[in-house]
Amino acid sequence: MASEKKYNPTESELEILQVLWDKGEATVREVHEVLSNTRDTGYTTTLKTMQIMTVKKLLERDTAQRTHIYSPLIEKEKIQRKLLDKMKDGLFNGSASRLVMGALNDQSLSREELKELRNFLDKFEE
Amino acid sequence: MASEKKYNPTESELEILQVLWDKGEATVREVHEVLSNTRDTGYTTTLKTMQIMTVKKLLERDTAQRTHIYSPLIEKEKIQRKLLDKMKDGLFNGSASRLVMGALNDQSLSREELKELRNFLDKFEE
DNA sequence: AATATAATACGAAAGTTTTCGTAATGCAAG
DNA sequence: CTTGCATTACGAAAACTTTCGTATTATATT
Repeated sequence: MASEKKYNPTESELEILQVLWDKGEATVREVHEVLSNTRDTGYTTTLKTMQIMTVKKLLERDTAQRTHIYSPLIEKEKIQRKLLDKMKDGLFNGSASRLVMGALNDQSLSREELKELRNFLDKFEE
Repeated sequence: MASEKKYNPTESELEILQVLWDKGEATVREVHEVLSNTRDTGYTTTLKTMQIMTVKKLLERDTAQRTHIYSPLIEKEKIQRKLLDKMKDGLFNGSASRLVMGALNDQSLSREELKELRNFLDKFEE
């Protein structure tokens, strides 16, 4: 039990990860381009954060070219799980079903989605 | 559109809120008692944080007695919604059904819970 | 009333995250 | 080759969060 990593990405790190999960890989400029739609920070800020993330092993980068290419080292699913777990324990009294129902309640699902979900649920009963 | 509040409780603030949501109201000592099961910080730390939260309008307090009594000013449901929303947008590509299915996947539900959930789902179809 | 006890108030230090200015470096035109 | 441009490197400031030492105040006990 040695290498269990404990890295909780911070808020801005998560934003960067989201772009990279989406694109698979990207340059700082590309990431920054996307981010600047919703936030208002300079290019070097994004750069610095991504460099720090590389040190933290959240990202890796290919420095073969002058313009470095970054990609995520941590899986989206892992973060999903971790955050869902935290929500379950902290906000839904540790009950998974309450978490799911909470999500159902808060988010409004289309008829389509409901059907999809129902099918999905069927797989759980065997 | 003036008074839309933007308060994201921090990590430790959330821990305190959880105790207060649970108890309804409590003194600093009571909150600190609970917190000290899982963390290892001094009484005055909890006190200070709760005082700050009061300024931020996350809590209110009754100072009638020497020992102040705190209660949450923000609803658990609101935070649930906000965090679920954030997860949906950031981690599930904005799809509510994927969020729900993700939760179903990650958390393991008992047969009981599944039945409960199915009933719950039925209410959404009319 | 004096003392001990328990609570709040205050302010600042320590820790973490976010931000960016400036310098250095490589590349591509001209 | 030299000038201009885009990129990375570096370091530190700014902003925010967490922590706690110490002072002050109120209450209860003797």
